Amino acid sequence: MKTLSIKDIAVEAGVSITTVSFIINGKARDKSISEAVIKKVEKIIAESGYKPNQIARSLRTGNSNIIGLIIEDISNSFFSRIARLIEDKAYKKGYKIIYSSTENNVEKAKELINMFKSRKVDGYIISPIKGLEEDIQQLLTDSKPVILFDRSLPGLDTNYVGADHFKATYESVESFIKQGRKKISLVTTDIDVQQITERLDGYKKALVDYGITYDENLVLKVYFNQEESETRAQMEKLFSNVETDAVLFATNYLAISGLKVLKQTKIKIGKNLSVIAYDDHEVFELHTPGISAVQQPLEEIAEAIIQLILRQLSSKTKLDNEQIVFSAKIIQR
Amino acid sequence: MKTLSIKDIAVEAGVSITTVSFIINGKARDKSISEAVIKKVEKIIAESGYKPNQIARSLRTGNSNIIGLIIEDISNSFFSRIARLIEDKAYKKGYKIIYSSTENNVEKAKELINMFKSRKVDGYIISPIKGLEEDIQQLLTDSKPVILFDRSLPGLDTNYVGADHFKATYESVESFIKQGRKKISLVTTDIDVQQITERLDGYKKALVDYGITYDENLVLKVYFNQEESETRAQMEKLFSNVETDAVLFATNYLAISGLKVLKQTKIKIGKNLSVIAYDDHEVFELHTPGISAVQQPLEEIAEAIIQLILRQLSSKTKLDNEQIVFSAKIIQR
DNA sequence: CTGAAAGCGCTTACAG
DNA sequence: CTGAAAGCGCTTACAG
Repeated sequence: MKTLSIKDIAVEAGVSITTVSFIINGKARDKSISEAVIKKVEKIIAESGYKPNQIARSLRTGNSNIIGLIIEDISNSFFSRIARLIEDKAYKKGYKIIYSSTENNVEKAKELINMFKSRKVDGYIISPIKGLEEDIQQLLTDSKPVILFDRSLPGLDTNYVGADHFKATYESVESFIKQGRKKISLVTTDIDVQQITERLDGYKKALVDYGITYDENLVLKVYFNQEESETRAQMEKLFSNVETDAVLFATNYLAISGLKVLKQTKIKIGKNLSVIAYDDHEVFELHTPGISAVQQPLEEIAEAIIQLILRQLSSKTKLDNEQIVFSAKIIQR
Repeated sequence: MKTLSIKDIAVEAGVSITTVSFIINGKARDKSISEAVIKKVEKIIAESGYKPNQIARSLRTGNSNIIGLIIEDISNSFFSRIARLIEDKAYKKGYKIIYSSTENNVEKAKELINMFKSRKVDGYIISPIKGLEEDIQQLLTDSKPVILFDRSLPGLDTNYVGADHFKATYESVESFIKQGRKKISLVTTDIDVQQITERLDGYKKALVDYGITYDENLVLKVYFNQEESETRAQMEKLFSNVETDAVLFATNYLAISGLKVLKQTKIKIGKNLSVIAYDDHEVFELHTPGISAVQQPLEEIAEAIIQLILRQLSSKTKLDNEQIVFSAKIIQR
């Protein structure tokens, strides 16, 4: 069975394809098509199961009702949850989401943007990485709606939705200090993105404010692409060599690796060592003992992103950029 | 800056768009375009940053180099990991993946298939649900490559890649019995999909084979869409009312809810109660004590799926359908 | 060795 | 109240 085209419908209804097109697109009343014709054509469409070819429509109109979502890694629960929420919300407004992971690889990210461009997506939601500045600037120059989230990119004037990472790590360290901890370690990654440096800055600032000198030896920067075994070895070293009494993990996957390491040692979490993980995860609630975590308001973040992009998509004029920053909560367990 | 078209390149190079098209598509040698022209055109393309409009290409050729992936829920780690693996592998072969979640909602799933159809995706990878039989049959009739995974749909003759769920739960129960457990409970969902019923069947058969009578009261079927609090209440009842000494969870999210419930009780996992979870999850490794889990070979499943679909995409003739079933492993912790 | 032209399936300015 | 026709940016059979 060949798929139907608008022409088939027009022929069957005995009208022009123009008329059919107006009806499909809800412009029939505008164009004062007679009720009788509308009814007849709608009936034929419903009975035949005809669906307009979106490719042809996109080629003609230049847009697609698709929003491109570019994230770091779909298998990280922070991103998969955000993706799911955004997908749900966009879907209700008639937009589809296509998403893909950059894996912090600039080349892959550029290709993704190009792919989305050549597919004529209507807007972009991007969790960006360094090296993408030009490509994103180009999208802005082409006046495509762009929302950055989780982290922004210095030097780009865009919409942004995220959490206050600085404040969250500041308060995490503060809570360690109030528990009487002195040797507070930070395990983070080497990737040079804003939300990671903010987390480091919050950590440093809190130490200084509470009169603790910043000690480089207490900070472990893990390479993003290294094997987990290597990461574990580095953590083992960190935990054994110094009398660390608290550790803040800057990402949930680092915290998970860290907990695996700690499980092998005699270190008692909560007793010898306080732990906070950045970005909550089911592991932390179920862990014995429970692991405290920084919880970003995922639902609110997703909602803000989708509201922002929808507003831009439906606006004819260029809107002012907005920066929306939510506070993260520390869940004490 | 207007985006460039093939015409712009042709004008600039002083050749026809036909020639440019041949060069872009690597048919230049075939069509015996002179080396000089090839060089010149390639240079202009590289310098201008021209990218062919994929929409126009799709409209013309009828395909898109896109594979549609339809899964149950991207925020479930089983699916997000599979998605990530498939994405990686497809990407290396020049295919892009677009994916979306059905949430076990037939209407949404049908719409997704329609959306993918109207976007002219080249092939479909689907983790199906009941009620999709006709839509999938239609894809097959249109001779689109379709790979079902995780579960097949009775009555459809398609390619399928999955794990032997029956065997996995059979062996799980067997391992309980060998530990001396007698009152073995199953917590599963009410969704009527093949991989879930197979898990129930394996459970039943193992009991029978070992001379234990099947007791309905030991089986809890949780509604897919119910609140987690409700699920927890049901589990509490199950765990308290009977002298259950082992529990097999048919999905990882049920196991996670169950562990939360058990954490509140004085039941000692491993001592009073043996636990196995279906589909591994980071939670289980880190849990104290470790939770045994059925581990499907994700990497092999993803590889098989992608091999199958690529073979079909590149074949001119209709290939025989293949059913590939992997054994799952029980990880004892 | 290369090009003119048809056509993929739509939308829309224009005409009547 | 309705339709003929141009055009979105490609690919490819055909012709020379």
